[in-house]
Amino acid sequence: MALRYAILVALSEGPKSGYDVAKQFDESIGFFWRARHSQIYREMGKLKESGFAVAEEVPQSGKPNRIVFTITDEGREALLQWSREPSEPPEMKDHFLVQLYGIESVDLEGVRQNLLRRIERHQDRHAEYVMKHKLLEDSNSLSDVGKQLALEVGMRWEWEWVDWCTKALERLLPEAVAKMTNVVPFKQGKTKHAEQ
Amino acid sequence: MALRYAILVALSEGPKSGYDVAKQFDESIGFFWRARHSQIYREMGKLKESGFAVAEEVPQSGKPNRIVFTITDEGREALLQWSREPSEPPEMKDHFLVQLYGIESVDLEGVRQNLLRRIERHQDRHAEYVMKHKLLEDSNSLSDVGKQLALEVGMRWEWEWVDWCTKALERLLPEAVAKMTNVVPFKQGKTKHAEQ
DNA sequence: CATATATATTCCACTAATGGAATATAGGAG
DNA sequence: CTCCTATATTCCATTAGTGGAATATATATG
Repeated sequence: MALRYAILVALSEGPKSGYDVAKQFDESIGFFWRARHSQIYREMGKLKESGFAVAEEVPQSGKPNRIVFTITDEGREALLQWSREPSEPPEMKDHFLVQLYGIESVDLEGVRQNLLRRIERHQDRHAEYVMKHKLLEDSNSLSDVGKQLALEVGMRWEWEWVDWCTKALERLLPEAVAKMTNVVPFKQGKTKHAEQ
Repeated sequence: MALRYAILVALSEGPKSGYDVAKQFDESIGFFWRARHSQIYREMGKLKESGFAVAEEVPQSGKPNRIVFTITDEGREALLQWSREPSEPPEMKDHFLVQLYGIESVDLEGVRQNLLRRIERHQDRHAEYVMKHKLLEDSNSLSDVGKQLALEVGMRWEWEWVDWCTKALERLLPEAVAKMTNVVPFKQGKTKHAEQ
C-alpha cells in the first residue's frame, strides 16, 4: 500500500510517465522506498483505476507512446489522509546481523570480508547522500528542508555503519585490522553532522 | 532465501520445534529478521525437504505433538556457505521518509504527530536493545561478542532516530517544540555508546 | 465459573516484490 | 557499421510475506 503513495508524492510535483517516475525513484525517492519499474507501471495503472490519477497518451514516433499521469484532487486528498495515519517505524531486516548473532556457527573469514565490503558500500552511500544534500543546503523552503531532513537520516545511518563496522573489526579480529591502516580516512565525517 | 538461514542459526544452538523458533524470533533473532509463525513453519518444512534438518515427532497429550527439528551436517555446511557470500546492505525502506521528501504535499500536523510517536517508539526499542545488551556485557565469548555487536547496531540506530526526530521537530515546527520540555530526557544516552 | 493465555501445528487466500523477457527505435561512440 | 545507451511500456512466472482461521487442551487470573 505504501508504494502507491510514494508514486503520488512523485506525481504531486507534476505530471509524469511511468518512465519518469521510475527514473526519479532511481535517483531520489528510491533512497527511501526502492521499487522496480515493473512494479511502478503496475501500481500506476491501479492509481488510475482508483481515480487518484488520470492518464493521457502522448504520441511519439520511434518509441512507445508516453502515458502521462496527472494527480487528481482525490489523489491529493488520499496523500493527505495517508500522512495523517500513525506510522510505525519499519523493522530492521539485515541478514548480516543474523550472521553476527549466530557468529559461532558461521565462517569468521566470511564475516571479516563482509565487514570490509560493508565499509566501502556505506561510505559510497554516505557520499551519495552528502552530494544530494549539498544541492539543497542553501535553501530554507519547506519542501527543501523536508528533503534535507530525509537525506540526513540517510547520512547518519550510513555513517553509523561505517563507524560500527570498523569497531566490529577491531573487536572480532584485531590482528586483521592492524594490517590495514588506510581503509577509513573518515573521522571528520562524525563531527560534521552528528555534532554541530 | 534468507529466512531459512536465520532459522538454521536458531537450530544451530540445538534442536527446536517451530514453536520454539517462532518464540526465539519474537525475542531475539527477530530484532534483525522479523517473521510470522506461519512463515517459519512453512520454511522449516522446506528445510527438512532440503535435508538441512531432520524432524522427529514428540508425542504430547492435550496439545498437538511437538515436531522437533535438528540441524544436519548439510545444514551446518549451508550456513557456512551462506556466510561466505558477499552481502549487500539492505535498502532503507521507510514511508515516513517518503512523506518528508514530499512534505509540501502532505499534512504538517500529521508529520508532527508521527515525529512525536516515533520518538516514543525508538526510545522503547532502544531500551529493549539496552536490556538485552546488559545481559551479555560481562561476557567475552565469541558468541556473546557477536550478539553484543548486533545489538549495538540496534542501539545506535534507535538512538540516532530519537536524536534526529527531536532535531527535525525543531527545524520544522519550532513553536510546537517550545511547548514540550519533558519529552526527551535522554541526552546522556549519546555519550554512552556513540563516544567512548 | 468465565476468560485469557500458553502450547503447537496446519492451511490458505491474498498482497507485495523480484527479475527479466519482449518490443521498438533514435542517437552517439568507437 | 556495429554496439551501446536511452527512451517507453507490457507482461508474466516466481518467490516472499501477511494475516488469520481452525483445532485442541491445560493452567492461571479474576
